[in-house]
This record gives sequence, C-alpha cells and structure tokens, in this order.
Amino acid sequence: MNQDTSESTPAGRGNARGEVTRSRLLDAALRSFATRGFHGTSTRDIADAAGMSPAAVYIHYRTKEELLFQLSLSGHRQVREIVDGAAAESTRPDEQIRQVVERYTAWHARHHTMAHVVQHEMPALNPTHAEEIATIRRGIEARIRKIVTTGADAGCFEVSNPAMTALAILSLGIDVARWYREDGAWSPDEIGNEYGELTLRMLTSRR
Amino acid sequence: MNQDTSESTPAGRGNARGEVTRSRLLDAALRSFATRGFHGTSTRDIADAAGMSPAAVYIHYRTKEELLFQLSLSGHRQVREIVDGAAAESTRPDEQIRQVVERYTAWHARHHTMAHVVQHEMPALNPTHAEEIATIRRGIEARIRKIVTTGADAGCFEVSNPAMTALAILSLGIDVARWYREDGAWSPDEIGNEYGELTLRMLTSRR
DNA sequence: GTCTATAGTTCGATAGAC
DNA sequence: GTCTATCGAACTATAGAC
Repeated sequence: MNQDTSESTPAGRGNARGEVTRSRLLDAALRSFATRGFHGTSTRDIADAAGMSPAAVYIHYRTKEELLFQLSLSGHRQVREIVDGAAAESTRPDEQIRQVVERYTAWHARHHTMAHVVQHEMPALNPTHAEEIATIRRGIEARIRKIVTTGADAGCFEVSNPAMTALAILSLGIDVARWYREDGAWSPDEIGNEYGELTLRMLTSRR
Repeated sequence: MNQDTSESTPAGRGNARGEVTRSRLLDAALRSFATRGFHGTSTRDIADAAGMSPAAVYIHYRTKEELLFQLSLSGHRQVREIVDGAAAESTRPDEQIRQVVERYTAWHARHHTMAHVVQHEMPALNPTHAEEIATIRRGIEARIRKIVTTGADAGCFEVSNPAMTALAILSLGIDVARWYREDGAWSPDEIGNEYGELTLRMLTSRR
C-alpha cells in the first residue's frame, strides 16, 4: 500500500506542513476507496484512517468527491506520463508498444490500489470532473491506438482490427489491478515483461 | 439492457406472478447497481425502477445485499455453464480455448450490465455469500488455466508462463464489460471472434 | 402482497470554541 | 488548523392498515 499520492513539493515553502496533511488525507481516502468503494466509504472512514476528526477533512478538501477527483487526476497523469515516456523510447512501433505495455502493466500492478480507484470509480465523479478525467483517458487511449495503427500501416504488425486490438492491450494492463496480489508469485516488472511478450504475439500473425 | 435475470420457470406453477415480481426486482437492481454501484444505489432507487414502493422490496428479498447475491450467483453460474459448454466442444486445447474465449468474451459484451456488477461488486457481498461466489470463480479460472497448461504440456501451445497467460485471457473477456457500448461498431460475436484469434496468437510463438 | 408512514441509524457537511 | 457537537438529509428496514 506504499503508494505515493503526493505531488512533488519544493522543500521549505512554508506550506510543507499543510501539504503533508493533504497527502495523508489523500492516502487515507485512497485506501478507503480501494477497500469499500467511493460510495461505501464515509468521511468518518477517511478521517479515521488519516488520524483526524471528520471536520478536519473539510479544511483541506471541499467535498468527499473532491478527494476522489484529486486522486483520479494524479493517477491519470501518472499513467499519461508513463505512456508518453515509453513511446518516446523508440521510433519503431514494435519497440514502442513493448515499452508502453511493460511500463503500463507494471504500473497497474505496483500501484494497484490507485489503479483500481482510477479505473472503476469514475462514475462517482461530478460531470465537470468526469469530463476532465475523460479527456486525459482519451489521450492515453489514442496514443496506444496510434502506435498499433502506425505499426499496422507500416507492415510491422499484422492485425485485422487495430482499434479493437488497442482496446485489448489496454484491458490486459487495466485488469492486472484487479487480480494482482502483493504477496503473489510475480513482481510488477515480471508481469510487465511477460505482458509485453504476449502483446507482441497478438500483433504478429503466425506463419 | 434487455438482459434476462430470471431462471427458467415452468409455466402454470401458481407462483408465476411472484416469480415475475422477483424478476422485475432483479432487473431493477441490476440496472441500478450497474449505473451507480451497490453502495451508491438506495432501496428507493430499486423500488422506483421496479415501479413499486420501497417496502415491497422486502417482501421478496430480505436485504439489499440479498439482491446483489442472487444477481452474482446467476451471473457466475451463467459464465460457468458457458465455459464448461465451450470446453466440451472439442478435445483439442487450441479449439477448446478458442471456443471458450469466443463465448466468454461475447457473454461479457452481450451481458455487460450483469458482467460489470458480477465482476466489480463482489466486495459488497457478506462473507458467507462472498465465499460461495469465490468458489464458483475459482472453478472457472481453474478450468481455463487447465486448458492452457494441458495445451502447453502437449506442445500445442508455446507459453513461458501458463498461469499468468490464463489470467491474461480472463482479463481480456472481463474488461470488455467495461468498454463495450451497445451502439458501438462491433457486435458481441464479432468481438468474441476477434478475441479468439488474439488469444490463439498469444498461445503460439512466432517462428 | 402492496401500500403509507416511520423508526432508528448513519450520512455529508457545518458551527463555533480553542 | 483541529477539535467537539450537531444539523438536516438520506439511508435500510419495519409496522400496521388494507
């Protein structure tokens, strides 16, 4: 559960104490949402997990939904940066997709708590926040779909339905957050490597 | 949303009226749970969706959780029968896994509303009910893992990690329930066929 | 078997002392 | 900035009339 939810903060800004408290609340909310879901979590649950009174929550966040939104925003931005960074590692579609899948999948295992909340609590966001998150999601999906279609057009991949195959690749990574166990047999990196192989097989026809 | 949640009932049993009401309540609960989640759904939501008063719900089901359990049980049994039936179609692992994936995936698309509830609301079940559902799940997972390992041992598949590959195959089907849209470009059967192909590619190494 | 009415609890969020 | 105390609403489930 050691998943950092804080943004990097310059030291000695004077608001360091407040940032720590906000971070502790985000961590508490993340663990609560992951365990019982957004609607199954009360503000008292979050306050207890953070070692504070229910009233203290509202000094730092206006509503319970605001906590979910900040978590969703942080998680989606992390994923976007991981995918962008991996895609920039090469100009070859096959090497790009391998890097993306390895890191995307490993992230969903390593940060399975946040990944679960990010992937499955979106309907609990208010319409404004949901749209902001959906925009980031569409960017991530488009980036992966682009790699598949570019590789298919270049003859690097042999796929009959690039758009559906891109969805399948996303599904593999996303669902790792559901079944991954910290005390399981495989590390996040091992899962990422194996899934990278499986993905390249999906993208290349047998002879 | 035309997803039948009722068990087949012999006509003219005398309790036909009661069965219809129970079925309407299950349908209402299913749609509500799928839209807002179990904890986000009130018994008034379910009653409204079924065209009844909140009190009428409790004549047919003891608690809100009982409704979720009956839905989960029905959904999991449907999946188990689909997987068992598909596996019985052949003795060749490659044909077995193709049939299983085609039908498993198509089911998750066609019954995406139930699939979503079945796959993601398990933590809301009470411990007794959760264990009963988990037993069915383990059977389904074991059945698919068995096909993969049998095929690997027979040299029919070439996989470095059969257990993880079996999880990947399950993930592909499960996550279809998240992204499938009834007004989308592909039918459940089309998705099933494509996913059957992708799965066979994953199970066979390139030369 | 279904209704209206409501009991008893818990919820999200706020007031005001310190 | 954190606390105790609490408001008003919404919740699950039940009581009792019909």
